Amino acid sequence: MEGLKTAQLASQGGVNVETIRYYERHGLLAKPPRTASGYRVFSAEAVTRLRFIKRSQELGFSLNEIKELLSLRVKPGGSCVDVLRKAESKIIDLDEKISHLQEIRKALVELTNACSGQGPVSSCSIIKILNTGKTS
Amino acid sequence: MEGLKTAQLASQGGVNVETIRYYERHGLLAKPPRTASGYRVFSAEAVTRLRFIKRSQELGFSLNEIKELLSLRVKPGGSCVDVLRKAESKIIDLDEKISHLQEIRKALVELTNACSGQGPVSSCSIIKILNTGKTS
DNA sequence: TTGCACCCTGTACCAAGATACGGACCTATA
DNA sequence: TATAGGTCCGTATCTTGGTACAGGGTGCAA
Repeated sequence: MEGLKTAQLASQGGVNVETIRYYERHGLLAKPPRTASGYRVFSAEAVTRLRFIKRSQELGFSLNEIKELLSLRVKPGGSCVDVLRKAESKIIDLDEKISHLQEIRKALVELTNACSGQGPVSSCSIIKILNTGKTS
Repeated sequence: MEGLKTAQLASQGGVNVETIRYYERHGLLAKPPRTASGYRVFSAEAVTRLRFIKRSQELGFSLNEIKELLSLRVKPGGSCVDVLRKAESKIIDLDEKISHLQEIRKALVELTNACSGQGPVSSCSIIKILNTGKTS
């Protein structure tokens, strides 16, 4: 038996059937050949592709970025350094995100330190600080 | 001149006019009184409320969470410790997010280290690793 | 009085990444 | 052969946090 039906591909890739169609519509999966009655027939390569997508998603790439990576892969004369640059710029994105979250965390810790946890909300210092927008 | 019109409140809060109406629809701003012709008339308290919302957003609270904070604030007998707990659980959320991003970053750094940045995409180790889902 | 800026309502639309559903068609198994 | 379940398509829906727009009413100044 050659080829996978949609549900088989979906199950091998750990995604929903609708997701397969979604990826096809959005150009992340190539349009597969069809049986006479219109059923999609995927090759094993599609499983690889799906894994590529999922793995890249886990690493924080958006579907659009993944599309770019995929197109780099097949671009004739495309260079490895393009891929490297995308990964590097993603690391910078991550650094920014992480330090932003750390700032927020710091402000929240200050808030909780200011709060005794006792008494009515009406005198809660967290609420007071949130009202004024001042942390000190 | 008593009271603010929508655009005045919006400008004082640094948000779009439509955002004011959006917040009202979603219960984040109380429905203000109206003039005879139907214009909203906001009190200065609305400015405070708007600042509360924006500040809380900056600290990573969603609008739904902010709604909860606001309702805590007016709940009779509500205790300060409820607010404290919400802030603390938000800190835990942040810790989880941060460490997840750090893992992703680590994996990406490994990827870029594996890549020479030379040669065609067809032999790019980043692409290879993304294909197999193995980082080592 | 006319003109313009502002306000009102309801509804549609945007990103992102899917998920769900109706109605028709196909296929395998009992 | 009947029927259950897989597949198809197109479209709608969801979440979050808004933004945009059409079509109409209001308020103020020249």
